[in-house]
Amino acid sequence: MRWQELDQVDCPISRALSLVGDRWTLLIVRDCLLGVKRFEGFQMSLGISRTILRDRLAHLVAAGVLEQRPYQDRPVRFDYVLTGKGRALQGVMLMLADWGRTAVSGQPETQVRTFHTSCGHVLQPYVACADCGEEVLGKDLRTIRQVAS
Amino acid sequence: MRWQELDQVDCPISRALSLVGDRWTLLIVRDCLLGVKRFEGFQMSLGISRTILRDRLAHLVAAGVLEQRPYQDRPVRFDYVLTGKGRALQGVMLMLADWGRTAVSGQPETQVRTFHTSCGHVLQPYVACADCGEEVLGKDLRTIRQVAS
DNA sequence: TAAGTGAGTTTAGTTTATGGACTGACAAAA
DNA sequence: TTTTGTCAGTCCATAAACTAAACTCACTTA
Repeated sequence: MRWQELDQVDCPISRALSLVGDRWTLLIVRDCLLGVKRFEGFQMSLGISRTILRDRLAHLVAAGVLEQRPYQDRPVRFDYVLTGKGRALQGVMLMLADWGRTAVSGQPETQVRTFHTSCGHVLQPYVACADCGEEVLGKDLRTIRQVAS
Repeated sequence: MRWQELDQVDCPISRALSLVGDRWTLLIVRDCLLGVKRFEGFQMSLGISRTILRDRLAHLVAAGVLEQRPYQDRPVRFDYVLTGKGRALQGVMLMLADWGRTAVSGQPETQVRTFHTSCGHVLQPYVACADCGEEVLGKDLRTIRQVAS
């Protein structure tokens, strides 16, 4: 299967990854969440090649994850900012960062910390269920594919 | 920057993505969470080319996300199963699936559903703070890089 | 003996990514 | 007014990654 066909697959993870599952896209989203807005900002932060950056930004805009906001004319220059759809990736990023902090070994401990300002602690995120409010554990999940009737 | 250098960057998201941020790896993890264990199983489920599958499985084993469990000798054949570190990706996958379900448009609604069996509802996951138990909202986060003293 | 299975490996061709130089429209400094 | 700088690209040649299909090897089952 080609990567581009992934959005056709009936699985929410496949569809998500068809938009943000390639090598640099989630790092661009991370930078956006931290306030980076401009082409040169992403390029310096990531060290990515300019061709790829152009391509990824265009894809994210086309997918509705980022939007372009002109900040000058002559020549037209854009800020790239997250849409609601883009900001909705925050939860994914928090869980991913948590995994990277605890599970990836062999490197000195990261100095990056995220604080939950409303309670004052360093954030330790977990996934909870909107219906019962309990932490979601693997043993309590059952995933099914409903067959069309 | 080369992709391989990403694990050197002092950022938990970079480190996480240096292990699971390429085009097929998270789909392999998804299949593992759903019970797929063998080479042919992944290959058929994903339609991935066999060369890449070999490479990705070897990387995941080397990174300690999967482990090999022999299920026969002559010839030796392995099941690939998630380690604790691999199972710890469940939260990332749940948030990613939720985003894929709600944010990726242009396709018919997915028929895949995950139930939270302990409360009986279709799972709607959110990220909560382990200290205060409240839902984590973007406006309540502050991320800093501590400077070495 | 013949066919099948599971997990790869090999090969050849295609696609993507990389780093560096280059462009174009301006702004600010000398 | 010439020079330097900035920002957001584009172009190009090389390098790396990916794909599909065929092939191998050690068995097992009919």
